[in-house]
Amino acid sequence: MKKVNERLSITSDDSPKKVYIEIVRQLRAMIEKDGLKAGDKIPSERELSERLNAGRSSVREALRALELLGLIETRRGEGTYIRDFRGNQLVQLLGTFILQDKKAIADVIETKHFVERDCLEIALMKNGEKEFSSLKKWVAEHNVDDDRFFGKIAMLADNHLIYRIWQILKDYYHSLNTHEFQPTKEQYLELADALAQGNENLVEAAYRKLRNLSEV
Amino acid sequence: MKKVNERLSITSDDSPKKVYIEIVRQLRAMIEKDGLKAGDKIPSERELSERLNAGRSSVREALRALELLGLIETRRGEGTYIRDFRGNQLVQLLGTFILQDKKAIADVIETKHFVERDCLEIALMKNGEKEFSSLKKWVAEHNVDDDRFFGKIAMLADNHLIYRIWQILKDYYHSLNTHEFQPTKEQYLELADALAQGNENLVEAAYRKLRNLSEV
DNA sequence: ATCTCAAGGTGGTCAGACCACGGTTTCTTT
DNA sequence: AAAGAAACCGTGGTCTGACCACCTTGAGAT
Repeated sequence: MKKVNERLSITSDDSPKKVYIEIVRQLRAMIEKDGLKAGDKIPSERELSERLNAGRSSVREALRALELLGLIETRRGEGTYIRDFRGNQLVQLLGTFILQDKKAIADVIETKHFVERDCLEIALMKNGEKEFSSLKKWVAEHNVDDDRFFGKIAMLADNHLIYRIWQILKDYYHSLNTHEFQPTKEQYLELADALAQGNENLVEAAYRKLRNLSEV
Repeated sequence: MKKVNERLSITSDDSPKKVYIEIVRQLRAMIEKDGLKAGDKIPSERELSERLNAGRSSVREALRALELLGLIETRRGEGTYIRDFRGNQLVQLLGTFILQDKKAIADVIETKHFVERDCLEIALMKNGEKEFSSLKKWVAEHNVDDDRFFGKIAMLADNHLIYRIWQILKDYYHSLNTHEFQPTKEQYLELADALAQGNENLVEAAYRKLRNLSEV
């Protein structure tokens, strides 16, 4: 005789969330609380079902979703484990799945451009001639590509969040096959130089040039 | 008497994929083949279960996963629909999982500001006096708050991806208890007016004022 | 000490049963 | 005839119980 009330589905403060969504939250809380790390095992489906007072199917819906996202890994006969999620395959899945129409592609490109410009601006704001001189030197001495260069810029911007966003956008972008020409080393240098000079307009211009943008 | 063989689970040419994964693929193929677009309805769970020769629970596992990814949307009593948010929710989830270090607050605020500014700029770029006059009118006639106003701006920017990103940042922001003063209606009006005038510098200034930003 | 194999735990899947909700149809009531 | 109310049906939401396949473990046989 279980209490039929006070199940997860009823917890609604206001929003009648689906059980599996609530389970995802609980799972997240549980992971945080217990300090579970990549590779650690999480409770079995049946145990979760009991502890969270939900049906096993609902637990599975949550777990399967997290699995498709690449956040956990399940091995039959063994159990479910937290995964070292970084980057990974969901991007690819999304790419093949949804990024098919041109509007979406355009959105990705546009957003990426703006975020990159933001990173440049933030980096400019938070750094001085010294750091950018190092950057120039680094560009001159290494093989730079887009990823590496803007990776460094994002670092200089010292904003973890926007860095993550940029990475995701970058991954999206790479999953499109619309790779255009790579900027030349000279263009990177010019951009780094503009940063070193601390001139925002120069930076903007150099970035546009590097991205072959014409519009304002 | 159904044939127990040749179910989806047995189709393994080489890899013993899970049924729900196979269903995701089938679904993707189905969408592509039938040329389904955002907003279109996909077959019911029961029908899919039959057509794909799989249990309804497996179908649901696949659908729930896609839902968490933001690729589809389900409405009880109605059906399941293809969604046009690309990018999206995955970012949210990743963020929720990754952004657990508390000191990221400043990053959230900073990033939100920049993204909002981007939205303003994109909106400015893609719209004319007409649209912004409507916006002004709307602001004047309704109770505006931050969410609603920038929601509209993001819409005008016509970029679902950056809109999603903004929503996420907004949610983060709200989850911090650092709620500062709300802008006044006049400030929103001023911003809308600057947009209507098509003057980027004015827009920037109005936004800074609204956000009480001093720098730069 | 080593090997064998049965037992138990775990994920994988399915079928069936309800419920809640939205839309449609049909039947009242006015 | 028009407007409102009730029944009906399809849909997602959830739970339960039943198997299956696989892995780990440990008791017993060697």
